[in-house]
Amino acid sequence: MLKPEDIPTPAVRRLSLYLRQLEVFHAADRRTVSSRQLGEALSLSDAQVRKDFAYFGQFGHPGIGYRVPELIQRVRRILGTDKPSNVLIAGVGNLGRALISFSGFAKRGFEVVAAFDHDPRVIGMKSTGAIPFTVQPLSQLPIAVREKSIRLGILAVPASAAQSVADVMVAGGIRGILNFAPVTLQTGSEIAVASVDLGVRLEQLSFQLGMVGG
Amino acid sequence: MLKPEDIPTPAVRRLSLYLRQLEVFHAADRRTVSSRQLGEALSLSDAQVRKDFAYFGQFGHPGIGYRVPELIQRVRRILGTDKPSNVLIAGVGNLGRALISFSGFAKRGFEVVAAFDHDPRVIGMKSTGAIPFTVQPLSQLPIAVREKSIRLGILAVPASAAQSVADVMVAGGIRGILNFAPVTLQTGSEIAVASVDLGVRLEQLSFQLGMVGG
DNA sequence: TTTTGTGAATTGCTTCACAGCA
DNA sequence: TGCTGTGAAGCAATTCACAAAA
Repeated sequence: MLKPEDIPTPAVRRLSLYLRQLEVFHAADRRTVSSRQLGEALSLSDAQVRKDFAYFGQFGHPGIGYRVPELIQRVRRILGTDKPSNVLIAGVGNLGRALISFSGFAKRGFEVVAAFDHDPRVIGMKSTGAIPFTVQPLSQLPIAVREKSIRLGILAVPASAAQSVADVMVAGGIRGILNFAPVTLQTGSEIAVASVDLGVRLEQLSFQLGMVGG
Repeated sequence: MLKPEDIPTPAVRRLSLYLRQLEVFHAADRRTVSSRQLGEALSLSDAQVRKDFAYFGQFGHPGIGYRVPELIQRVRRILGTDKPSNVLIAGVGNLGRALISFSGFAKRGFEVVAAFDHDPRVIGMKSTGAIPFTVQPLSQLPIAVREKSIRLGILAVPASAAQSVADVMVAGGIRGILNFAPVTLQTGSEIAVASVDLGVRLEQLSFQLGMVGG
């Protein structure tokens, strides 16, 4: 068991995948699962699975494997998703709207509870989810962060606005940003940033196609 | 200069980021750029930048740096995006619709030219982009792949349908899949797969927040 | 027997540091 | 002098292989 900062980044990435797969096993009423079975479902080696869990403590039972419900709880705890948390969205264009109604966030314990834009045509629009809210101007962002204890923000604005809106988020108290704009955000090291550049992902595939010939 | 399969995966990932940043410099009329300047914009070391390019050949000019327009062309060539290519989308829910009208794909040379779903309520819907098309039933997918020479598919269906729709894509001749469903697809090794699990990305941020304390 | 947890070996990636070119 | 390209060194992650537990 290591200190969090000594855990390899790839191991943390895989932890989320383990959780996802464990939930599938749990839904199928599997009580225990071995590192080999879990690895197979995710195309990973059994040694990889065992080592990844070992970074966080002792989770398994020799001769038995891992108890599914127990492991789910402990992984959620590690990821900080054992309790639901609130997130906001900045940028209510096509992508932002899709993300507001995206059910995959709630399934993993993240509730979208506020949205912001500076376009008057979308300000005032109402959400249709479990927790209703109205699209507000960006100036209201810090208030929502405080009142709703929001720590994570989703950035879905055009590239040209991304850095300045990210600055507003950080100034408002946001601690982590999921960035969909195709820019490298410059933030202090105390802010966690994860970027999803969809164009870049397609380029990766394009390159791989070229490798095998075609 | 190495064989494509010997190039480290992280280097290929970064190649797309270099291209993105080079386009920014180009738009600002920069003629040349050094490895240090390029690295700084992307929070990478200068050595990393030079080594990454060196995997693909000799691109730079000692004492000068890299010529921006030349490098852009050569990187596009490597990624296979020097000519535009056609892509299809399977799954026309909230996310699928947002992706159909997402301008970031076209900017990187990918045209969405067909969309498929099995819900009769969306079949027949018309797109509003540069290349107009109508949402078709999944059974028509192989025909479109052939007629429009489509090699890449975007999978935006619910988790429960993901594997079977992926199978349809592969049987229809698709060579690479950008997967938005939260499942690990099982495909032959000749199919390139890239997965974007938005819930997982938020979990990463959540974990990082826990690390620094809060 | 089955399966974990883990040091040791290995593989892979990044950084260093410098020769060579402009 | 400024900057690239690249072996060598250093660091990080994965796989191996086996003792210990059920």
